[in-house]
Amino acid sequence: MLSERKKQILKAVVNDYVLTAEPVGSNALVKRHKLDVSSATVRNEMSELEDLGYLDKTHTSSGRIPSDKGYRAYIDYLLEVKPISIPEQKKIENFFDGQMSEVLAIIKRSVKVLSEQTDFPAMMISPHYKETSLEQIKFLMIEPGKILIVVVLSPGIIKDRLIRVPTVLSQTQLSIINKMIERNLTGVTLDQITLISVSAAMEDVPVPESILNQILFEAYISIKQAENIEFYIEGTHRLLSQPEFNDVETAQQFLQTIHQEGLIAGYMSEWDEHKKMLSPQMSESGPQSGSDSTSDYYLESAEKPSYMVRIGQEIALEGLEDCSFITAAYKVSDKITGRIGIVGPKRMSYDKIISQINFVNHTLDKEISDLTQEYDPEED
Amino acid sequence: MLSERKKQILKAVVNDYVLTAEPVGSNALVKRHKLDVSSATVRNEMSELEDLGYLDKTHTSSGRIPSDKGYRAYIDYLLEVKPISIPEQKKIENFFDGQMSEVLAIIKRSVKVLSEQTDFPAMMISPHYKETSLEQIKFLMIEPGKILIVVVLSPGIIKDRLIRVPTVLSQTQLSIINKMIERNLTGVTLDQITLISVSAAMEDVPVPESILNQILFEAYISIKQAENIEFYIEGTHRLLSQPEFNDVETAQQFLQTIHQEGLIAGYMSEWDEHKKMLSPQMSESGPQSGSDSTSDYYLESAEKPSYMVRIGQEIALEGLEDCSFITAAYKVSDKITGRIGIVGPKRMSYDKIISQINFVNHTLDKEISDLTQEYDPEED
DNA sequence: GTTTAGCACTCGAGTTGAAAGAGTGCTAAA
DNA sequence: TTTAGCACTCTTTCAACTCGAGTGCTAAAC
Repeated sequence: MLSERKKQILKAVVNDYVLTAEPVGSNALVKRHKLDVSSATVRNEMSELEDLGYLDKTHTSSGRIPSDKGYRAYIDYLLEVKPISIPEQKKIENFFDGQMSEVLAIIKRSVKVLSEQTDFPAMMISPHYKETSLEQIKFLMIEPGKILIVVVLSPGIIKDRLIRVPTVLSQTQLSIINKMIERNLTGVTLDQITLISVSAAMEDVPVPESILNQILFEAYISIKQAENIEFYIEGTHRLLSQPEFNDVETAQQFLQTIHQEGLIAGYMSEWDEHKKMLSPQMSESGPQSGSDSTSDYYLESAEKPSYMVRIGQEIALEGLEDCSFITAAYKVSDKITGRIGIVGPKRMSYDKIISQINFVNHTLDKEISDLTQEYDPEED
Repeated sequence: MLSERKKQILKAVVNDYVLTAEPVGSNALVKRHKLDVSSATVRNEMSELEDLGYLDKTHTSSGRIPSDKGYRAYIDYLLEVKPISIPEQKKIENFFDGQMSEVLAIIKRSVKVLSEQTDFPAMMISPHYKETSLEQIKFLMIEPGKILIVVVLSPGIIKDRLIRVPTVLSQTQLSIINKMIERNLTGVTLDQITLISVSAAMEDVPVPESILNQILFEAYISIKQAENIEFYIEGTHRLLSQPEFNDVETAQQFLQTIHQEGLIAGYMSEWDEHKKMLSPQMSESGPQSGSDSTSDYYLESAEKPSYMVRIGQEIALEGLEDCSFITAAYKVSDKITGRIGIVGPKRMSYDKIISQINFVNHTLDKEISDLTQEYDPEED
């Protein structure tokens, strides 16, 4: 374990470096942080911190910058995440006008808010619906030949899709097919639904087989489409204001990687699969001393913050070695979750950003649960 | 009118500058284009072209670059737009897998294709549905308290929206409201529908007024939502590979402007309002000599290309003075159109990009009409 | 009258070298 | 164990300089 002083110095280095983007030297450190030791002592300590792998140098006679290990220690043990101010909370809440009726729309809105609040690119992956069960599937004949297939999942998620069929199909025939499919599939989880299970138990349907098959296929596609994971990123241009992207080459390379179809989506969606394998990432860091309780902070509700930080090399994606992800899991229902978060250079104000993510995520959860819950006349 | 030689030189300057991004000098011009005059002559001609406003200099002893007027002349009179190659056509067509059932999804796909094909940011504005009439509105009770409102517009466009109502509302009551609204509004154009017209003629509905009002309001919102114009841009990061954005400051400023909510959307959506005021923009440019008819080019179908180019100062948006827009109008139905196109620095390969846009737009039109048309059993 | 060769001039881009400054590591004394 | 002192290293900055591409003008050639 690091000595108290080493911790203090590491923390100071990270804080300064995050602020200035310049390697920080022993003199500056003593001055800015009123350490009551000399710069020479700090120098010695820093040298040891470097040997231990917490700090790096850009060249022999430069100041130090945190290494990945340094950042990790900072985040796990030294970070104090404070709630954001009430005006800021209000500001975020105001972004959600309650008009949105789709889960995905609300999540995307959160991404926008997050990006604006942090001035970093923000992103999300849509919820995993695989283990969700199908509640209803409705065939709505819009006009002869056009059918809207509405898929309703158990937590009240609705997806729909328009298909075309031969006009010979009548409303009555459609209803029969609809009822049969529904009887067959209601309550089954999405990942267990196959084309075969959709088609099963279709007996004595007074519809030509080719048309029936087509409808069954479309129904199957509609269901499968509901479990698609979507990735969405917004505000990538904000990165350009970060000094680490002053070089256009770097910026371009980064943006290209980030925009690579499915790359990050796939990577992020893995995280929650082997959730247990990951270290808790939460700082015990007893700062709660600063509990002047200026706010009815959302943590009161016994929620544990659930953010996750991935730093530099911890990100196993080529081209993102110098970046960090900070994400949090939002909840659509107990079983259904997705992730929302930001990307940026490793050098970022972890505390501020984490507190923003925490609150946005909290608000998002609330909005979604408002939406998916039964209507409560006591509201409004 | 410019002399033949001046035209030739202007064209050569634009072509070279587009290629190299360097001011082009008289020597280089003679060499690259095998003009059978000396560089001195070219110099004199260029000097005159500068006096006439077609060319500019970056400093006293530099080569020339095209001015806005130069680009305009180039596009209006000198440009030869050739169809893209058949492999490229195939490539574009393959992007549309026929699986998409939503107009907006198809348009967005086109934007993606366009951006990839041109390596520029591509964008769209969604169709104007204001003058479209409401064909149907359906209330689908998903479960007690949750209703899916489905709005069907005349060319087969479908939008929907989930709302919540008090659970006391029964299926039957809902059907009555639904029928009344439908009787009232079917065939009315969207811009003529007001909250009042939605509420009108509601008599003897066996539903508490507060609930009725709520439903009417939600129905109104759903209809209005259908006419929202959406703007979408993709691939902005591609700009960074353009030398004019080598400077991060410039790039950042541009991207910020571009991402400003509604700015471009508003600007673009104006274009088609005063359509007649705009010059035809089409080169008469008799190049069709190269009609080795290697392709069953889409122009055969008597369509006139409908692209529009806005160059530099012609764009009345602060911060985009050094850019060009190239857009084309796509068609959802005879009356309903939107725009799709790209943005980039003024210096771009107009011919290549225009031909890409033409073809993508053509394909888009086809896809949409396939979708909105009645089902034809002869297909597939 | 038009075209061209020749030449002086201009300006930007790139190179070099010196000086300044920030920071380190080490040594020896406190 | 801490600190002052100092030599050393490396980056950054800036001015001076060179190089080269390109122009504009003049006078001769066609």
